[in-house]
Amino acid sequence: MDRGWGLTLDNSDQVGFFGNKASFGVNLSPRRNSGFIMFPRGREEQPEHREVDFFAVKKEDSQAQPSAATDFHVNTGLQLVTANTGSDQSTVDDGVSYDGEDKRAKNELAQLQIELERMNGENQRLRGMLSQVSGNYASLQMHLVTLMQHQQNSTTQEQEMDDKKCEDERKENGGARQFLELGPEQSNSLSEERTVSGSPHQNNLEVTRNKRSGREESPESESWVPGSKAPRLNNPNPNINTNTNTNTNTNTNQSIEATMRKARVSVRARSEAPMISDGCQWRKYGQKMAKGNPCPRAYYRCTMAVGCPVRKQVQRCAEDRTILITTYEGTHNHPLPPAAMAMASTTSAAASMLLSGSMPSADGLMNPNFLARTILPCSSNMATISASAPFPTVTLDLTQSPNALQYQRPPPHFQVPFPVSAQNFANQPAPQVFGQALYNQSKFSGLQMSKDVNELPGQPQAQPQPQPSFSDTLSAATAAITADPNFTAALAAAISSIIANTPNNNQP
DNA sequence: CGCGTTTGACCCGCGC
DNA sequence: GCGCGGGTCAAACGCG
Ligand SMILES: [Zn+2]
Repeated sequence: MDRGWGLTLDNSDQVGFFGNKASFGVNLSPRRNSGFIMFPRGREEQPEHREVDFFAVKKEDSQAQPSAATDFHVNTGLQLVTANTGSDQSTVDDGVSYDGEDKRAKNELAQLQIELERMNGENQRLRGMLSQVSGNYASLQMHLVTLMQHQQNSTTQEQEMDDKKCEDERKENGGARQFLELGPEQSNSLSEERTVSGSPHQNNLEVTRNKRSGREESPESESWVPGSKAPRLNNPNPNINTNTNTNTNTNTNQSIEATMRKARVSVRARSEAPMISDGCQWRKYGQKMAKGNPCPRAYYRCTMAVGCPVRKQVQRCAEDRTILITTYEGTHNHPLPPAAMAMASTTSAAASMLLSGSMPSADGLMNPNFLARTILPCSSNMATISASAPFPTVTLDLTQSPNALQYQRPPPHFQVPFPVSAQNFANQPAPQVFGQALYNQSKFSGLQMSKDVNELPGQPQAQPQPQPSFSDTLSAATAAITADPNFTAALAAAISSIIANTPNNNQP
């Protein structure tokens, strides 16, 4: 019911995505955009549609999308749309007599239309792929960063954090993996990985896990992946296992999950709609008045699969009620429609990243600082990591002014050229929102993390603030990575599609 | 009648 | 131990 919600950016990013800066200019008029973005669903307006698509085609063609390009020429053959196009066309220009010319024109038109259709299909497919890829990319990137940090850590604090590191690593691996294959199968790979790299210490994770596991965590995680997760079900009581048995798949798995669940990713976006549509199905299970906020906070859980642990909180910003804050927690345990894919991968990627950073910090490491410093260079206000509070949180802020960094930065390989149509998207019925949502994305080109942790209160200061030169180097490298526009782009893309998604559009 | 939302009760962790 | 706040449960309710 609620998925149809107002704030939807569409995957238009895809187009932009493949395209380089250049391609961009083409599509720009905001309204148009929205139309074109939605080709899959919005068939109301044929003409616009056409136009838009054309653009899209062009773009893609010109751009580096090999497959698309190749395909492009083939077009004529398809006749799927014939009826549609034909009728449409005829209506449009019919009145005239049947001259040869006319006919010819008609034919051409039809052809074009067909082509167009094809392109649409292609586009869609590409879009799906894109979102996936971007998601993967993001996750990988995160993983990499994590690893680097990890390395740094090890250099800095060798023995102290051994266990933690191991855990981290494993965790990260798991996380990355998860993104790559959001499906149920992940469990397998995860466990494998774990076994391989497995180290005996996981205490920290377990502890955290245990903390909350009491009532919801364990049952939830058990039901997590109904089908393939069988092994896990073997343990009636996860807690016990966790504590005593270190190497069990179950264990690790759960710890990972737990950890992942702990991390949160919140997205701030302007929307008058009560909820942004992210491609998932949500069911409201609670609502509460938050203390500092006149607006209630709503709790949703993912209902796309039975045991899916993903939850989200939706709350309006107290100061600016046009800002909607959506906080995601957990990782989906089921395959997602392309539309939802981006969001899922992004959030989980962000979460994993966060965890990799904050986890150690939670354990007494300083990573947050590191991260903060690292990413700041390329910062605009896009993402903020906060390790404060009960759970680490990444905040993606889509509300800022659209001064996209993208402009400042030369587009290296492939940047996310979001059409920047600066309109505030607000209460517009579905379709248009897309274009506008994109505007938000533009600001996504920067990734900033700030640690707003004043400092963790009882933190054992194992780690010296000043980092060794080596680590500095590393951090620089990491910074580079993180700052890498590509990464940012990927993230941005992912996020955009996240918010984007169309309620009605899921295609295989 | 099934399904999703509402809403007060309840649980749990945390700080005093 | 108590109160508070965040989060969840689940019965009641409303809607298609
Ligand atoms: Zn889910």
